[in-house]
Amino acid sequence: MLDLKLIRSNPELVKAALAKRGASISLEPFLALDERRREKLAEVEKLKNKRNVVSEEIGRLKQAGQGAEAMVLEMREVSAAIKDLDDEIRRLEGEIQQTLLGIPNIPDEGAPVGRDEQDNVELRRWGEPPQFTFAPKAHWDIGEALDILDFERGGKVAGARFTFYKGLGAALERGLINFMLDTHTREHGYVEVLPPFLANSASMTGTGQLPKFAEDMFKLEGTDYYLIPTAEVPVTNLYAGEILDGGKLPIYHCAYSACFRAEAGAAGRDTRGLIRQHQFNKVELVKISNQEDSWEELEKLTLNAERILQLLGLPYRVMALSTGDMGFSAAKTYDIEVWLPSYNSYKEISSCSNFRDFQARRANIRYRVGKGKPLFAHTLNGSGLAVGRTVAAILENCQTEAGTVKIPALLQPYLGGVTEIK
RNA sequence: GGAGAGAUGGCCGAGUAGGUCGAAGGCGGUCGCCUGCUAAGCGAUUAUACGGGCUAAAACUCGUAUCAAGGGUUCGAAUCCCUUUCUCUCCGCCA
Repeated sequence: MLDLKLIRSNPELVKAALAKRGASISLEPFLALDERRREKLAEVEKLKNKRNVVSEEIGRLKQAGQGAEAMVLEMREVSAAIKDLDDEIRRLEGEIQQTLLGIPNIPDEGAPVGRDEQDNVELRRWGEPPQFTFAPKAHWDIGEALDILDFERGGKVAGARFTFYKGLGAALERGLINFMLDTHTREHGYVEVLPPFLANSASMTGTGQLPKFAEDMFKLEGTDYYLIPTAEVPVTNLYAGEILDGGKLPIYHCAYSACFRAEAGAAGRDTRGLIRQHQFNKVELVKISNQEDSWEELEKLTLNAERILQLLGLPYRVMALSTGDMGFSAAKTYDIEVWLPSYNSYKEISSCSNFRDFQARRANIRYRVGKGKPLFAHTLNGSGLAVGRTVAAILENCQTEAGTVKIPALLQPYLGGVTEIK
């Protein structure tokens, strides 16, 4: 959520910033609402003041045993007027709030300006895509041939975009989760949390999934529960409504969760394999930072996610997302893309963003330094990493001509010493 | 799922036959004083949001709101009524 005062005092700046996203938003109706609200507010506050003063006087008179009938009658009318004005103001505020919640974050100056993913900027590469002396197979073929992934039965039991992992496939997924969590907690200083996989609408609003992206999520019928699309939601909202001790920032959390996405607009895309599932596993990194350090924290967080790929020996590149390709809540985003032979290209495996105070304002996450006023925190998060896509990358990049898969050395202890899936 | 109890400021905790309560007291925090060391003592201060005034911006100042949330009764509600949420205890059920 943007600062109402910023929009009010500097609408042109806001408009220009949002235009970079390709979002042309007319702020005039909004500003008119805001103007009207303030008028009504001044009006009603004057009346309330009168009511407070006179009511006090009535109390005094009654205790002195004197009548105050005329005043009571007058105040009865004042109260009626107040009620009408309050209703009007409530209505206006609701409208303003809804509009505000629907406006995306202002892109940071450092984010490359562009229309879509074509304009993303490559920052760096690590590792070399493997050169195969044979025709490499896609991970879905490898997985079925080794009997470690079962897409067919996933479809039977649940539906399209659901998969059974089996045997060493399941163990590989589980081992990766532990490997990632261990690396982030032991080497990068994150505190692990295991969050609820359902969250309510207030939390979904806090991180920006609602109100605009309801159709991307699964909602439990007859309840206020949504299946979380990412652990970002419960973990960031961990501190919703709180005033944190500025001295305790930054807070680093990593969290494993299953993630659930309706993939409403993705029909026909990535239909095969593990790349785009309704349910997938992810280890998420979340940071609550002060306002000064969040940019540095974003760089560090991205490196923490990259580290996993380096330890696994998987080639990747890092992209700075263009303003037109960034998510709704982000001020700046780096995508990490892993090499995927079946796509013959790099494929997103992590997305690391600084939201600045956009989420904190919605979720009311603040901190205080000394005796100072509470300040909105800056929130960040990134995948560290998407586990299913990591499995896909390992199967494809580490495959052999014989159809087996070599397990990266550092992962072997997590698979009971297994060196190869065959 | 059934029965009961509860939700007050950073924390603990008063306050319910409605009126001067943004809210006693304590703890903690901050500033000052005192004491030739740590301690203790004394005094003061210590919420947030929104809107107005002033300002380069603050400070400051005025107003309004906030005692879980929302609604109602009333001239006036932390105090009365209704709804919802959450917490605790007992029973049932269950991993």
